[in-house]
Amino acid sequence: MAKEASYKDKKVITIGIVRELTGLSERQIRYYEERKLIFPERTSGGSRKYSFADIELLMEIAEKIEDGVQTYEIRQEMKKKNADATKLRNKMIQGQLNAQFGTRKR
Amino acid sequence: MAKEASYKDKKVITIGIVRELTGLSERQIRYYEERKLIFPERTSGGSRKYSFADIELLMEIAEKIEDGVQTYEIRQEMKKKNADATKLRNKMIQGQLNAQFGTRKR
DNA sequence: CGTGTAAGGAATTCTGACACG
DNA sequence: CGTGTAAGGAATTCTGACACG
Repeated sequence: MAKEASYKDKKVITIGIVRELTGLSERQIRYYEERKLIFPERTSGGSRKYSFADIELLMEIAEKIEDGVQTYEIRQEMKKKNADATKLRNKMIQGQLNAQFGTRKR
Repeated sequence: MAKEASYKDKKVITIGIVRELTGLSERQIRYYEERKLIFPERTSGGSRKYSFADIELLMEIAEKIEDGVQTYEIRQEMKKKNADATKLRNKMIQGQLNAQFGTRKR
């Protein structure tokens, strides 16, 4: 859906560097993955690879957890955000189509 | 001199990933460093860390070497390019100063 | 629930050197 | 000159589990 997958979204950062960049422990980083909040890729050898976007997301997650939000709730928020974004995207595509071909009732 | 050191210039990629991304061998990547063509940072443990900019530079280097250019020559080219960029930058700053305070002879 | 930790193993990376040419 | 490789060691990462609360 996205196009070039620029620097920000390329999964190229190992967990040790992520630890340094976020200040989180590896345990925390892995746990958030277990709770489906973050989705690193893997090298052929099995090591996790993260993107800069992942790092930013991790910091947001950590902040919420400090505020007492549970991982389950954070997951719900993320689901909702994705659903809304999809809806908006579809609405815009529909708008484009209507503009080009005219609005049609049924 | 640069400002935010955005994603592209942040040294966060380990050599294994660089190998995958560039298709070069680790031997080659380390050798180009030995020849002062590339300057990775290091983790506390001593592992090399590269940026996306480094990766692009590595691919340019590899191309030149395939064309028969020697590392020494590549190094000279890079030096020249840096010198030219610095000159241009200084010229522009000088222009700014002149525009604000007027041109002064001595 | 979220995180620390010790455990054992596997994958990763490092350096210095020999080889070829 | 540029690169491959075997060598030995050190740093990194992985998983599953026990602990606390």
